[in-house]
Amino acid sequence: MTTQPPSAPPTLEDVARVAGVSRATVSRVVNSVRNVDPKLRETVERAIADTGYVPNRAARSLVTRRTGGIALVVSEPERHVEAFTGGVFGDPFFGRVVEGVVSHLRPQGLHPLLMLVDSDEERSKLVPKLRQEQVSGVLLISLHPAEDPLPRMLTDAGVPTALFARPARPAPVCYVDVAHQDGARIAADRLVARGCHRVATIAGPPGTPAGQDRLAGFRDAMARHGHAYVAVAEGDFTEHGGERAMERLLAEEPALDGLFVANDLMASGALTVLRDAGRRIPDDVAVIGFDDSRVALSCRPRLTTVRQPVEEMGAAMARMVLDRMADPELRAESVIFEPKLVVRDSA
Amino acid sequence: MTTQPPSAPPTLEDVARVAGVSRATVSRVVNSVRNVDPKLRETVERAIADTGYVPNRAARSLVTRRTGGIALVVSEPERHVEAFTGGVFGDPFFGRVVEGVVSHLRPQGLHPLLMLVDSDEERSKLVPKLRQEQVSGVLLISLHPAEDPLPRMLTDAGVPTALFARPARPAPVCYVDVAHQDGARIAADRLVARGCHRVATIAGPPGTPAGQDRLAGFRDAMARHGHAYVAVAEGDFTEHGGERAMERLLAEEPALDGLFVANDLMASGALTVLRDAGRRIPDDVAVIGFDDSRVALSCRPRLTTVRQPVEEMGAAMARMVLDRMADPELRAESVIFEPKLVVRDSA
DNA sequence: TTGTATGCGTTATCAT
DNA sequence: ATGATAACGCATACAA
Repeated sequence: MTTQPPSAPPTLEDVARVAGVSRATVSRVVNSVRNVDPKLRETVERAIADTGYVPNRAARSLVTRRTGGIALVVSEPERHVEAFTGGVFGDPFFGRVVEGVVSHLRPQGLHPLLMLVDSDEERSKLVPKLRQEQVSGVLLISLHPAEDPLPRMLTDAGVPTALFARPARPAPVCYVDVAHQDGARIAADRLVARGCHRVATIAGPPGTPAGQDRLAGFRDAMARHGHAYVAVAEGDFTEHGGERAMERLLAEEPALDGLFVANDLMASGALTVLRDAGRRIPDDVAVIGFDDSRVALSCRPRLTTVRQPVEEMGAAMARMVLDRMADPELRAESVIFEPKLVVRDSA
Repeated sequence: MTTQPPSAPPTLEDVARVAGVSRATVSRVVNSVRNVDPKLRETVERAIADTGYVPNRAARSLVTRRTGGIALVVSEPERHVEAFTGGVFGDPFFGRVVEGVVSHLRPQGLHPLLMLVDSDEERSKLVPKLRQEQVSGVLLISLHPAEDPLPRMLTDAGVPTALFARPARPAPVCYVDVAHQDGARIAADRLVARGCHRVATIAGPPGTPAGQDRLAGFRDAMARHGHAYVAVAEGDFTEHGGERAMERLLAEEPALDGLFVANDLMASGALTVLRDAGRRIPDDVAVIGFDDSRVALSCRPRLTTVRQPVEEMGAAMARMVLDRMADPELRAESVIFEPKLVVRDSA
């Protein structure tokens, strides 16, 4: 085989000529339509291989009026000016979601389009933009603090959509999430089993479902273990926030011996403060985080934490959307994953 | 405005009817071709706004035979079976590159397609696949240990391409990189300025340009400062590798008081080992990392490190490719970024 | 079972 | 300066 100069790519027509059949037949083979003579099919398949034919998506979606593209869109409230000060993409969480999404999409020969929308104006233009970009399914990661209008707009437009995490307000849209309360309970059980008596928690922002549920779950579980009260300090899911919260907790409950933190990043900050306060971990204070993100491994001691199966969740989102692209009549579905405890050195 | 039922999107034809002109005129307005009466132009523009018209990319690229899509492709040697054990996407580095790429692409109304290729078979199919997916420019992140065939294949196919990091072998292809040697020198200067006398380094894998250059740069700089010899231990850029290397170094040079580590992850591991060995940081041993990744912040003490402007590098890749999509005759270009020292607590 | 013909929404080449 | 009209590559209704 000689090296092809970068000439025009082979078309259906070319394949037809080589195979000595009509375009329609080749098309049938390509799309594996039933009625086609096995002999001819083989001839055509060889011709396809010989020519290196690959269907032209543009032409295809132009005629079918179906696009088949998938977008991974990240919706942010408002990007603060310049500076790459750790945007969404910098968050390791994002990478794990991508990992899962890609793992499910790639075997189908699909590749997601990466879109970021960080203003209300862009949000309002998203649906037309999706049409333009040939995408007909959306995996949405919303970092919108309050109620993101996107899920509503997308479902109204009939675009199969799956959300990462339960939407702030109930809506008829697919989503994946982790059983936050169960995760918190697992942490509570562990602390109690270790013999902790004075237990506290650093909670996430009360405005977020994750923040609320993890706190509620922890309180419930502790109550069931007989602990009517647990000290609570709120953090903002950042490391620094965790440090500040830990300081407050230490002031309120100096004798605490068990701590549940609503995410690993804050737990990492808490660890530092505890150590600086002379507490040995886990001997003086047992600490459990949430997420099982990378920091859990670089903390010292390494963090015992409640693992969120983020990759599996990403893959599930992809599946949901694909299912609904195939059958738009499917109802909105939610898949809640069970978290599990990853025991390391901090508890 | 009443809610549109999800009917067929408006076409050029629709706009033309509303504006009372021909398709051709609308097309001219949309593509801002000169010859068009200002009055008509305005009429058409209003019609476009009224109808909410958005050009159909498929139809457009079908006729122009230009696609204009951009892909961010990650090339891996071979994905090890199942398990989401921190693939490329989980690496925080990836997120930062994406951040930079998106920051440059989005203002142009472009969104990258995310593609992963992790086998030679897939690599060989990539170029046709790109055609199919309508992409005409590639941002390539190669994790191929040896020589990745992709840059060659892409340039042969005439696809504008930019690499993240210098290719293992010289090739006529665009790339961005950081001045590794300069970065290593900056670290050396800092250690010497602090008065370190017994200096060692944990190097990256000798097979990688980054590993080689950072080591060479560090040795050179130390030599210029009069230190003929520095103890070296090789790591594999992982935290665990950093721990092992640190142990070896401690055995060889127990009195060391200064350490340069070729990346933050290994530095984090080294920190742990040093602390366990009773060394105070930075008083007993000053430690400097490389990258300024997230771990640099969650380490204790927080890591002084050589910052790679990854986001800017990603943006530069995007610019290079866009430039070459506009003018394919442009020569291959390289942009080397200057790293800078970020001083925190470890040195 | 196979081939022929039509049209998807655009741009581009012609006339006008 | 503007309007017909012919492709672009493909799927599909229809004819054979």
